[in-house]
Amino acid sequence: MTATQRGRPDRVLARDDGPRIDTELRERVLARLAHSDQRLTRHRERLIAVLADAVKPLTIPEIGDADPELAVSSIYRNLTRLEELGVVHRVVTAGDFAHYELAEDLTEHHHHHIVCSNCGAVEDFEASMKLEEAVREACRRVVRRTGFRIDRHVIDLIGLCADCS
Amino acid sequence: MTATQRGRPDRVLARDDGPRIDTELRERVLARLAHSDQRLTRHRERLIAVLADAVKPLTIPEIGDADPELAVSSIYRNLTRLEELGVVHRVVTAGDFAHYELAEDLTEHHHHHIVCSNCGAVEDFEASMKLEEAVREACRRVVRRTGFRIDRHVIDLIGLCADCS
DNA sequence: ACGAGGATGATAGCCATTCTCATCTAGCTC
DNA sequence: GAGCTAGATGAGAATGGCTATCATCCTCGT
Repeated sequence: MTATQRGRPDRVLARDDGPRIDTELRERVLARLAHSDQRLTRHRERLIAVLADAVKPLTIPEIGDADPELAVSSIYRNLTRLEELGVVHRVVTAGDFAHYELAEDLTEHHHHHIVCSNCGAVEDFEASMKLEEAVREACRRVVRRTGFRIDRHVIDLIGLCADCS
Repeated sequence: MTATQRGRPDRVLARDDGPRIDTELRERVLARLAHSDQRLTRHRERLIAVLADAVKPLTIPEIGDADPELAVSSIYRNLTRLEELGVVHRVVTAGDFAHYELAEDLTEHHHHHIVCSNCGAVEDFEASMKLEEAVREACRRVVRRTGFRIDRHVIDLIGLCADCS
């Protein structure tokens, strides 16, 4: 058995193939990974590319469908690690799967979610100035009254999506 | 073997013992159960009593600790059924367990949550008029733009609780 | 090129939640 | 009250999303 026959003989893609993310996003991600001596591997870049292309938070199966080269166990591991580093964010719903999206401070697109209480599907929406200001006020009040340190806020509008209603 | 020796010889409580909920709450719960031909059993009443006494949403282990007479499988089954009927509400967090609370329209106490992103602990807080009004506006906008039917909203302030920070 | 430590991925394991089913109970009719 | 029926209970098994394991691979600095 020769070296070229060993392992993955079915690989078709060239070594440096696969989706790429845009330069600015790449810079920011690299900066955060560097904090913990983590690498921006080809798989991680493709994972982030899938999330960057999506218009809504994705489940693990959806990510796997979008790029079948990515192994499920690695998707889980990388999402967990990237969340610790603040690169992605886990969106918790009542559905079977968790949803993931790029962190807001990477995309500079502050938004909130519309969630289907039946199937767990998630869409994005942007809040008004008035709403955001009112939330900041609430945070200040809560910080004063309780021992909590508030990092961020979630506003979910919950109902039934077009398919479920 | 006499009839009194049969089964559960270790039962100490009298047949109609156990926590009771107040009359008004009981009326409202009965009304919703009646919609689906469901009974307000002794166990269900005690389960609701535990939630009514709590000042924050509880996990299943917390409910079991509060009233050890309640079997875990029955707690799960009853919470699921009571949620379908709109009597209780499941609060989803990043923690290991789901949290449950009485539905807001039973307690007439509209509120939101402060969630610890580390341990999943939940506390309540009340939003300002301005915040609630801004959310209603957002709902109207979303309903116009998407196919969603919005039933309710969630505002979570997320950070670290006193213990975790 | 080479060594070392991080990354990968198939698989096994974990555990909150749900399902199963034998038993019990509440409410009905007689 | 006795008997009946459909709903409720609860111990344990099963499910399934997620995590841990570990042998192998890859990347980067030397």
